[in-house]
Amino acid sequence: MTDTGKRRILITSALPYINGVKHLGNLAGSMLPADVYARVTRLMGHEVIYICATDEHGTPAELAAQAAGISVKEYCDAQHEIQRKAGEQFLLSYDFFGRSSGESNHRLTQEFAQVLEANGLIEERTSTQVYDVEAGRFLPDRYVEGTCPHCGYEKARGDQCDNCGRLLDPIDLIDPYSVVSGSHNVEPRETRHLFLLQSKLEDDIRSWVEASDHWPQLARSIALKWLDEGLRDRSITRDLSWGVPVIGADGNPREGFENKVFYVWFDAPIEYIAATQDWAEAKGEPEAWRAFWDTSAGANETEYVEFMGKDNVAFHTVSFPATLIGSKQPWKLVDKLKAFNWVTWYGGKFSTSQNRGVFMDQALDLLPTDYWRWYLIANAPEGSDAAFTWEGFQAAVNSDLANVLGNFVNRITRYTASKFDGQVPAAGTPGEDEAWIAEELATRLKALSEHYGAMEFRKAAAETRAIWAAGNEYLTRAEPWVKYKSDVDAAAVGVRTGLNLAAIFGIIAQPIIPATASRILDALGIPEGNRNWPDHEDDGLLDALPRGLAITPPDVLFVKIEDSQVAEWTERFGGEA
RNA sequence: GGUUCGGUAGCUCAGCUGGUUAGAGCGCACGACUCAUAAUCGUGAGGUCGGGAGUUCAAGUCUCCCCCGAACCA
Repeated sequence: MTDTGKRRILITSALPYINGVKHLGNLAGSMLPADVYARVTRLMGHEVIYICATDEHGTPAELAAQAAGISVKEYCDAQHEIQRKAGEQFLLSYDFFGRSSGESNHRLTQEFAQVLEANGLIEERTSTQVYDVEAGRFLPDRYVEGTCPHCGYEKARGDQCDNCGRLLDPIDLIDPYSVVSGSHNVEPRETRHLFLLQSKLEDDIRSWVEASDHWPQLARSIALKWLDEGLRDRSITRDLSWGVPVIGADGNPREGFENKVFYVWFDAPIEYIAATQDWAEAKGEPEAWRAFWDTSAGANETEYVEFMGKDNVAFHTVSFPATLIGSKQPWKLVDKLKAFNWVTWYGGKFSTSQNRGVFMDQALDLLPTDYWRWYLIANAPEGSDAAFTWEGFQAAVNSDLANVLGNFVNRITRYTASKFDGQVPAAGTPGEDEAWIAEELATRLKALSEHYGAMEFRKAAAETRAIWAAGNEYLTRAEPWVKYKSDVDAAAVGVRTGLNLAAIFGIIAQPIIPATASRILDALGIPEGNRNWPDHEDDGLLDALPRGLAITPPDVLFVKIEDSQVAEWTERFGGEA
């Protein structure tokens, strides 16, 4: 933190995998909260970049492309565009949305591998893997099926038997066949791979983990558990064609690795850096990324915050740091991380194949983005898995957004239009009621900022709502419509205060519901430059709007969700399973 | 199987290092008001804090056992 209190913050959210539009659970568990955090910290005046990208390598992408009858490149191009657009429509304020298949990530991944090898942390090892003669390719464990040697189950996967739950080695399967080609013409073959010697980094990683505060207990215990069990050396290459090629010191394909690429989990996190480089490049300041990643160039003053689902914690606390630490180069390591649980769907999981749950594109066909953003943040899966239910969604939208916020803005602006000529009234002197709301506001704004600072999103949403609700209570106390009959000036104070409250409500709504927030602030004629995060100690908050300023009542901000819609959507999206 | 996290009002959840009559939102009942999207404001009902044992002057809050749910195990 600098003297002015202005911080430099790097935010990343776990990279969504390339195969298709993400569902609301994915959104709620990393991209959306990261966006809210990025927005609020920007409003607070910090220097912030929010980086994300599609994770494009690996077998699933290859197979999906094959199924679609197009090249992997074409497949990824199309899917990336779809995801980019979905993010844009959800108003995810990425400073850059990159691609792990990009040139910068290839280069950087190869550089990391070479540096790690030079540091004695990579070695070649031979292992035996199942080869699909028909398809002419090696098969990842889970793409081999066969009869379980333990229980006789006939459709056991190569990594684990779904019937008896035992972990398997695909070589042990009886009568194995390829899931890719369906062929039984498979055989074990020897293949060489590069291994990252994480075991040698164990002490370094442990001391880094132990020194890291600002980690939630969950992240810490996962990382320590891995360390306690002993870090295993990990294969960082795969027998695939789609990915980052393995090269030798001369830049040519490494001998014996001509048909291999780096494992997706090795190159994907590196894309955080590569995407930041691409951001800098696009910005016309090619070195600007260093302030975020190079601790010898200012990144030691950067705060790095990662958002992810809980399944990704180990990779972000151990695997990726192993790459960075092992390089012995001055890379920035994560400072704070926020891990989320899952959003569940009527007791089960979201599932593409079973048509359970709502996906990002479908959601926006039903309702505007702010409705979803609000619900998903107010019910973020922070402490544990959170259930998505249509009824809960309807209640949150109708009550919090339509009734509490929307109606407040509506009632005060319309009253202003009908009784005060559509202008912020100038007359009258604040009294008891104004003192009450000022006090209320000071307390709650402080709490709100603290919740955001702690990345407590549910609490931030609840506090935001409480502030909106306090506005309604204020109007009940001040009752300008009653005072108007006997003392127009007294009514004017209430209306002026109410309009200023509406402005504050719009400002604090920006992180979560940016689209509606803009509509409110536009209606009140508040210029872009005056929409920054409010200071709870500022006693001028309730008289900030220029007196006489013309305002325009906005159209209804939120249309309520009808029971009939809930019934229809439940039917259509396979709810109450 | 191992590990971790949960099980608190009808529903969704807060409850920091143990300490006044266990809280919020939604829903429900009643009342008030009428500027407003039948919105808003107020009041109230409702919980032996999963079960059992223990530690303590005192336990949702600590310990042990059991039941249920979820996640992770590269």
